[in-house]
Amino acid sequence: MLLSKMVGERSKENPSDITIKSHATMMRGGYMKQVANGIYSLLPPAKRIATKIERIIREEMDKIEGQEVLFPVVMPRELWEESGRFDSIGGEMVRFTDRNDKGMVLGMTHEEAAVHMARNTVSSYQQMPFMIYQIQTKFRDEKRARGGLIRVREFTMKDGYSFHISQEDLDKYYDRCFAAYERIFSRIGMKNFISVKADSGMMGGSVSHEFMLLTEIGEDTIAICDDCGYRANMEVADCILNTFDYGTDCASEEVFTGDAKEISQVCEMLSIASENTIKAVSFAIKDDTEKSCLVFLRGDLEVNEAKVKKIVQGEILPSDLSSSELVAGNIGPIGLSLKNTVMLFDESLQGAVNMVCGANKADFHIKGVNIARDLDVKKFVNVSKAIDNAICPICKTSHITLKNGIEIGNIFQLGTKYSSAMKMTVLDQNGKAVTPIMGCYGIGVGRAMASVAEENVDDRGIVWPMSIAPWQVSLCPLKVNQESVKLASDTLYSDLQNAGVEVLYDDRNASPGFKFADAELIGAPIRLVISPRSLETNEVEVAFRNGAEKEMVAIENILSYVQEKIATAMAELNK
RNA sequence: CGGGGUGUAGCGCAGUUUGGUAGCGUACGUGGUUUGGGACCAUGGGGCCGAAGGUUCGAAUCCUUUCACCCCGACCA
Repeated sequence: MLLSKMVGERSKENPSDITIKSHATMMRGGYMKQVANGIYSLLPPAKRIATKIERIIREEMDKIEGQEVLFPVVMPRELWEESGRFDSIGGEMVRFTDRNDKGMVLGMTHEEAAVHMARNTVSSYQQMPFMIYQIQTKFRDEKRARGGLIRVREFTMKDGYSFHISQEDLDKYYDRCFAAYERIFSRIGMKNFISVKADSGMMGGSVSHEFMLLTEIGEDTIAICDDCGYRANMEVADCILNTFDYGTDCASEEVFTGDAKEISQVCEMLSIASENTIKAVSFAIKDDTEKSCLVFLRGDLEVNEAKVKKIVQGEILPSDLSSSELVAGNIGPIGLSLKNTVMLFDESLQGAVNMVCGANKADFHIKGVNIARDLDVKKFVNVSKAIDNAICPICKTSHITLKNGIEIGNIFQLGTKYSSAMKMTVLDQNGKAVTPIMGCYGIGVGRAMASVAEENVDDRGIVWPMSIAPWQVSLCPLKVNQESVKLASDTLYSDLQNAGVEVLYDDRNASPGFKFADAELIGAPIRLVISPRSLETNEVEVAFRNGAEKEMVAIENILSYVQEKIATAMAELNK
């Protein structure tokens, strides 16, 4: 492509209102243009990168017998009513009516469409297992889009759905898909990614893994044990608390605490550690005005809402205590009996003594609480968030650390949630109708691109890996108004193109610094410079975007030299 | 949805306090001189100052309403 004709403007200055470096750099480099909050147009460089990522995904999906299909963006609401998700999904799903007043939705994921496609078209176990996938636009009306392509509302996603007769078969395929995902991320040049155990959230099912790029700007938190390899998303992460000396067990008594409501205030007033307190957190249960939920846990910990959701089997919301008999800031478990309230005691409280909790009346707390002595807890549950530097729940010897990550892909075992809700059956060996077990597998294409950018951004632009670079080569002739330079570079441009090398040809009559700056912003791995100086010795200067040492190569050898460099780089990524 | 911020040329910004015909840098067009790290001179085009109402002889500037975007939080595969 001729750079002089390329649509898009590169700028010297970063956009003022963008905080993520890779995002700002891509905006500055004319990779994309924002159309609305969380909605972007991709310009040629970004579109080329996306296409290459998609190609790699296709190759890996096809290798595990995936069959590419295409589901619609717009679906009738009935399909989503069948699965029950029309009601259970919130405002992220766009709903509208067509001109005949028929309810429609914009696809934000395609389990329903996948089952719709598969049921009645597959009827025998002999056709199973199979996996269908698509690469297509999704729309999710996020409450808060941010971070460029990291979290957007409209995005391209590869989503795949597999169907199996038995759990064993799904397990086997799930592992193959897991391996395919690792290859995809390696091949697009992502370095610092890991897989973690995850919560399956609205997708349903039990087993689920997320692939995470470890980075400071990540919105997710992951617990990692470097020793035994334990890795889990915060939503499901467990830990064993470090031992804590609660002090001497003593009789309980009420103490005046006045306006001290928050744990920190109570601790300060009574000169105790937050570990010596019992925190109470109240939740309302969505769509159930009768019931609510009250969680007690050690004061230094926080409630893990995902874990609570699983126990109460429903969505939870922060509750409004104003109309409740509970005294906000002074809630405690002692002597508390509430109708229609699920009381949960976190494992962190088990065996604790010398604790302080609310007295259920204004201005007072109770100190000297001994959990075993003063409370009759039937069962302790795990509803707290893992904390940094606690003991690993698996190896029980090392400590976990909490790190930030961007979720770049995830895979789920869905079980029969969708196939049974939507009444899909196939005949097994015995001629008996059985409900297939499903798996689903997603990768966000734009997010993968943004993640690689984040990992490879420097002050000059983005150092794209060879496999997804928008162009493999930047051709920068200097002093193009000199006939010899023009001739040599035009010839090299067509030679490279004829050999199938992707070249961005900077045919503009601009100063060297200007050209180099643009080339580095766009980030082709190889930069070729032809100038009167290099032509004196019939050579081309080769510079590498990754900082490797420059080389001078004779013009007659440059084509094979470039091809070999590309092949070597690709082989390295495909390893 | 709550809190904070910003809307003036493609991009980055000044001008708003104190109302008086719309500015700077950069990018873009033309001519010329340049050319190994974002060159220089000359000249030119481009903006209903986010939108709508209002006050005023006169509004980018004051008042009201509204919209959009950004950041933090809540939420989320």
